[in-house]
Amino acid sequence: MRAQPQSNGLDRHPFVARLSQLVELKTAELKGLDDIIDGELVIRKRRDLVADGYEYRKLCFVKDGYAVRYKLLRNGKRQILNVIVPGDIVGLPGSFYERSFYSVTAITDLCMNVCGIDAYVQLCYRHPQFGLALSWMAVQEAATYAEHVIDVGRRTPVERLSHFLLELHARLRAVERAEKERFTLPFSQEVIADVLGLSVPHVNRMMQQLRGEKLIANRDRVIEFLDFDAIQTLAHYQPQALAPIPREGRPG
Amino acid sequence: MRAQPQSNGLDRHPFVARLSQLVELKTAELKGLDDIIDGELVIRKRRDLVADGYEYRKLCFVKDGYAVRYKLLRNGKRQILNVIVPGDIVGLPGSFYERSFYSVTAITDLCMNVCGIDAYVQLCYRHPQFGLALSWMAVQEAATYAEHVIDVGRRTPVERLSHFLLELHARLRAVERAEKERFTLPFSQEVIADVLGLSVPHVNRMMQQLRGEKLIANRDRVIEFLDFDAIQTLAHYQPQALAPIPREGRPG
DNA sequence: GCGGATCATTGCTTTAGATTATTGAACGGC
DNA sequence: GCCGTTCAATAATCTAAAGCAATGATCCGC
Repeated sequence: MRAQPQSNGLDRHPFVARLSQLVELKTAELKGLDDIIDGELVIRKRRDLVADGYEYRKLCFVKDGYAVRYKLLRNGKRQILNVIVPGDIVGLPGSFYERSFYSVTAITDLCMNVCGIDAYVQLCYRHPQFGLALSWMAVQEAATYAEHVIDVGRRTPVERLSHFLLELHARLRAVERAEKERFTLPFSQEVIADVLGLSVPHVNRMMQQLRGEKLIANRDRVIEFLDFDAIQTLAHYQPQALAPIPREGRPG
Repeated sequence: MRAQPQSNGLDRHPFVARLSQLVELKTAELKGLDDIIDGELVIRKRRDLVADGYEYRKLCFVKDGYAVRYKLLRNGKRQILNVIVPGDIVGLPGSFYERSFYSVTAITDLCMNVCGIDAYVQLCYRHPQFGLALSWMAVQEAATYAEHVIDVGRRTPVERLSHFLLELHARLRAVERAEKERFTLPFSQEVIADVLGLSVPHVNRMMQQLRGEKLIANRDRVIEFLDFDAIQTLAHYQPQALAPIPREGRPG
């Protein structure tokens, strides 16, 4: 979090790491991205970053920390739409829609790099791959939501929990925040309950069930997968590979 | 569905109608889109257009008809991810991911215009607004999914059904397939049940409840909203306005 | 005009999971 | 070192919605 002269340190940024998996970025393009970064934003744990119903014309590239997108219903219930991990973008709907339709709150201290949406759009006009990359990432986000719909719609509670753990693990792995078959859960059971549309006691029971069936072991929040195949089958989980973005010039 | 010489009739295409709401399209750009259209694809009612797990490197712009994205679970349950209406794009994840992670099936006869994903990407390099438009639409799709997550996660069955009806009505209005407070439901209660994660009898009962509370009236599949405000409140529904895509040239 | 398919409606039983409440453990600040 | 907060664990009751089953209604082709 120390200021780095002449650069926002994008080269080691988890967002760039994810972009690089989609399209090979030339130095000039990276420079273009670096140029539009306004600076760094740090939000403390338990604080809201984006408020439901407000305009938010910034893009935030999460460097470190965890957050959730959520929506509060009038009856007091909270549904967490999804979790945000390093490498994710925050602020898309607030920029594309006239106002955000959910809130974002930091679960841990959260460190991000920010730019204005207009600056990013102009970057897309200069380097169209950034616009395409945005589509790719939005599609990826849509895919995560889609799985989430299946979770809460048709999966049983154990299946949901398993699926959540597997997917989170995969996302953390992509940005080097998880080991091969073990990771540290950044979220409380209350958060998980609101992600999965369950009650806290039930999440707890499902954790116990997974432990009882020797599918996972956990000491505090350190989760270890004991039988990867079995839990993947249980969760109907299938890892998805993103196809790369074609470069310019190939005949249409 | 008759062949139109020299043009795919894109000017009156609901997809173009939606694009035009996002960004003003110049003649040359429209021509560019028209040029990459391979032709027309008609899929008959009850047939699959995309199969779960297969590669699908095409984009289909729905001209007429209705379809659903769905996923079959091993336990025989089906979750419908969302419904597809005229003006929607089919095929994004199949193009962006290495394989599609869901199936698409036609509910009514379905008429679409098709192009290859590579051709579209090349179009984006020539006219970056198409790439941006794709992001916008993907974000819109993500937003629909997000609401769907809230539906199945935290809304009560009546709320879900109300929300579904309202959202569908709004989407149909955007492409002139619905009147101000009335529309024809293109889907059976079985389809709706699989969208909302409910059983068919329960969907039926919830319809009755809405009728009983004088929120809607329906004769067969023609739905009429009797008290728009009340049902919107019940459903926690808030219409969302998409911000337009900025044109090139404004200072970043 | 008949017969099959599709879809809507209704009743009954059963159970999964919410709700509520309480205890216990771990952590962090002063 | 103590106290307050936060989170995990566990038990009891109760209700909402699933599951199952059967009947009507409507539309279609022949």
